[in-house]
Amino acid sequence: MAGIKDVAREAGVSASTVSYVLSGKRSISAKTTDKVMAAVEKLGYTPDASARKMRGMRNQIIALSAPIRGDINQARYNAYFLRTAWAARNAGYDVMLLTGPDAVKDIRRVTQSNLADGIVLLDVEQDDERAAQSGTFSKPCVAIGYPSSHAGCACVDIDFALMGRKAVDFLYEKGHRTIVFLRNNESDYNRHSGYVVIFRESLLAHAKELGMTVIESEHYEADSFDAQHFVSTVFAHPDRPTAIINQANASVLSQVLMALHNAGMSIPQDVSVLSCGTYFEGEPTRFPITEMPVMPEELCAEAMNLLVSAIEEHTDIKGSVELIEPALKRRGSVAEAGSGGTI
Amino acid sequence: MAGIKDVAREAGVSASTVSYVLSGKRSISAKTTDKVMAAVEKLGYTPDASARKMRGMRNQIIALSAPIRGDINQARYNAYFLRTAWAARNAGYDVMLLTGPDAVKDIRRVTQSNLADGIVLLDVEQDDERAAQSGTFSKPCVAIGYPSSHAGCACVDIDFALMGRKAVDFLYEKGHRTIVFLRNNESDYNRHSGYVVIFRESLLAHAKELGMTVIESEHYEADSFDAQHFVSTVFAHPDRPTAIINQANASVLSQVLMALHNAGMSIPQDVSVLSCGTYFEGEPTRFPITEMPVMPEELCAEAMNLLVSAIEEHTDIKGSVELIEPALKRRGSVAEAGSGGTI
DNA sequence: TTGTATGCGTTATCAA
DNA sequence: TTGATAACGCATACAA
Repeated sequence: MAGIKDVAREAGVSASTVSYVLSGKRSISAKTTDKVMAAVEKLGYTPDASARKMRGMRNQIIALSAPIRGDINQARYNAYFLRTAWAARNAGYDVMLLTGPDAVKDIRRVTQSNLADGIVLLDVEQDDERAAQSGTFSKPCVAIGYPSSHAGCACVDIDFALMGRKAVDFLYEKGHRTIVFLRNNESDYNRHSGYVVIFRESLLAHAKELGMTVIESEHYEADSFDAQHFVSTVFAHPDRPTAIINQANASVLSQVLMALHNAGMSIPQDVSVLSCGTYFEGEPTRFPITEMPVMPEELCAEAMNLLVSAIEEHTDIKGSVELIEPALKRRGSVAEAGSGGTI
Repeated sequence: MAGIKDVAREAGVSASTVSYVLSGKRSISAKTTDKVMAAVEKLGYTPDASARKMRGMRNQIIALSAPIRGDINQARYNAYFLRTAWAARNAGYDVMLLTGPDAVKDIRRVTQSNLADGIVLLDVEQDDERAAQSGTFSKPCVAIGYPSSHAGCACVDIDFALMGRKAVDFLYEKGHRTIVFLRNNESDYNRHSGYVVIFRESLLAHAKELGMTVIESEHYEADSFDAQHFVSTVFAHPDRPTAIINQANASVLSQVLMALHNAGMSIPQDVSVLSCGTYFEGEPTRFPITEMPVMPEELCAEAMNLLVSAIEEHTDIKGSVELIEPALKRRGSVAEAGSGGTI
C-alpha cells in the first residue's frame, strides 16, 4: 500500500509537494509535476480516504435508507437504488445501503461516526420515524416522499394529489363518466405508504366533485388477485365503465389486460386504461399503457441536488418541500369514451 | 461533534481510559466505567470511523459491484442487493453500491483508497472483466456467479448444469417425453449471462441423452412476447408436449399461464409447469408454480462468509469455487404425464 | 487500575 | 517554487 511518502521519495520531493501536485492548490513547476505524476503512476498511489477525511475533508459517501419492513417485496425500489447511486456518482459521491429494520439506529451509526456525509430516505411513510427524527441527525437529510413530520429534512416527491386530479380530469375530458379504480394490494394501504393513499383519496374526491362514478376493485393481497373475477364483476355493473385507472403493479395489471382481451374487450376501443404511480419503463408488457408514472430519475436527481448543496455549501434545506408535477406518458391506451380513436 | 477527549474531560479521566472502557481490552473499575458510560451517553459520543481506521482497524464496509449495462432492467437484482446487505450487516459490515458502467474503475477507487474492506461481484458474466482483474485488487473479492476466469476471486453459484439435469430427470421420471422449453428474453443470451446459457445447454444435452423431445420457444425481446401465439404454436406440435420448463421472468410466465388457462388447459392435469432459475418467492402469481429457484439468500450468505473470513482471518479464498445444489420448491404444478395427480 | 506518549496518512500553515 | 511541520481523533505500547 504505497503512501504519499513513498511517492515523495520515489519522485525525490517532499510529501507536501506531492499533495499539491495532486490537488492543484499551488503552482508547481512542470518538471516537478512530471516527476511526481510518474511516481504516482509507478506506485499506483491513491490517497487514503480516512486520512484525508481526518484533515476535515468529506468522505464522499451518501447513506441511502431503505429499511426492510416485514415481508414486503421491495423490488420496486430498485429503480430508486440505481437512480440514487447514479445521481450520487455524478456528484462525486458513493452510496451506502442501509436496510436494517431499525433505520434510525443505522442512520445514527453512519452519521455520528462521520462515515456518511448525508442521508437519503426512501420508502417514506406518512408517519415516518426517520423523517420525524431527522432534525437530530448530524448530517443533512432528504426524503424522497412527503411525510407529515418533516421539519428536519427536505422533501422531494411527486405531487400525488395533483396526479389524482389530473388523472380524473384527463378521463373526464375524454367523455368518461363511469370508471374503475384498480387498487394496489392491501398491504400498501395498511402500512400507510404515503403516496398510495394520497393519490387514491385525491382521485376519489375529485371524481365526486365532477359527478363521476368510480367502481373500486375489491381488496386483495399480493398473491391472491383474480383477474378474471375482477373483470367479470366490474363490467357487470349497470353503468358499464369505460375506463380503468390502475394503481396496481405490473404483474396484476398484466393479468387484467389479458383478462380483458379474453373477454373480447379491446384497448382503447372498448375500455381505456390509465396507469398511475407505476413505472413500466422497460417492463415487458404485452400492451403499451398510457401512464402517469412515478419518476425515480427526476426525484433522485433533485434529491441529490438538494443534498449536495446542503453538504457542500451548507445550504439550509430543513423543512423545504418540493413537489414535482406528474408527467403523462401517452402510449395509446386511452381514447374518447365510446369511440375508437386512440390518444 | 463530541470526541474522545470531550468524553474524557466530562468523565474526569484520560482519553485512553475512555478508549479502553469502550473496547473492553483492559480491566477498568466499575466506578470509572460508570462515569465514562454516563459521559458517553450524555455527549452522544460515537468514535470517528476514519480516525479508528487510521489506527489500522477496518472500515467495516463491503463494496457491492453491480454495473449498469446498457438498458438492462436490473429489477431482479434487488433481492441480491437486499440479501447481501442483510448478510453483511449480520457480520458487522455496511454495503456500498457500485453501479457505474466502468466497474473495475469503481472497484479500484474504493479498494485503493481503503474505503472498502472487500468486494462482492454481482451480475457476473461468463467472460467477466471484474473477475478477470480480481487478482490485482488490493482487497478480497467474491463473485456471485461462475465466470470462466476466476483465479483472483472466490466464486459462489448455484450448480446450473446440475439444475438442467435435475429438471429434465424430474420430468422424465414423471413420464414426460415431449416438453417445451420457454426461453428467457434474447438479451440475456446475447450478453452471455452465465447461468442462463449454462442451464439451457445442460438441459438440452441431458434431454437428448434420455431421448426426450424438447420444443424451444421462439426468440423474443423483453416487450414483444406473445403468450397466445406461444401456446397455440407449441401445442399444435404433432407430439403434444406434456410439460413446460420455464426460464423466463414472472411477467412472461404469468401471461403464458393465463393463455394456457384460456386455451382450456389446466395445470398440472393437462400440462405440467416447472420454472428454473427464477425467483417467485413473494411474487403475486395467480397460480403457484413448482420451481428450482435461484437462491439469493443462500448465495449471499455464503459469499459473505467467505469474504469475512478472508478479511478477518486472511483466509486465502482466491480461485475457490463453491457450487450449491439447486433446491426444488414443490408447489403442485407438476404431475405425472397424462394423469391428474399433483406433485 | 489508570495516565502519557506515539503514530496512522493526509493537508494546511508557516518558513525558506 | 518548494520543504518542514503541526494537527486531525483515535488505539495502543509503555510508564506509573
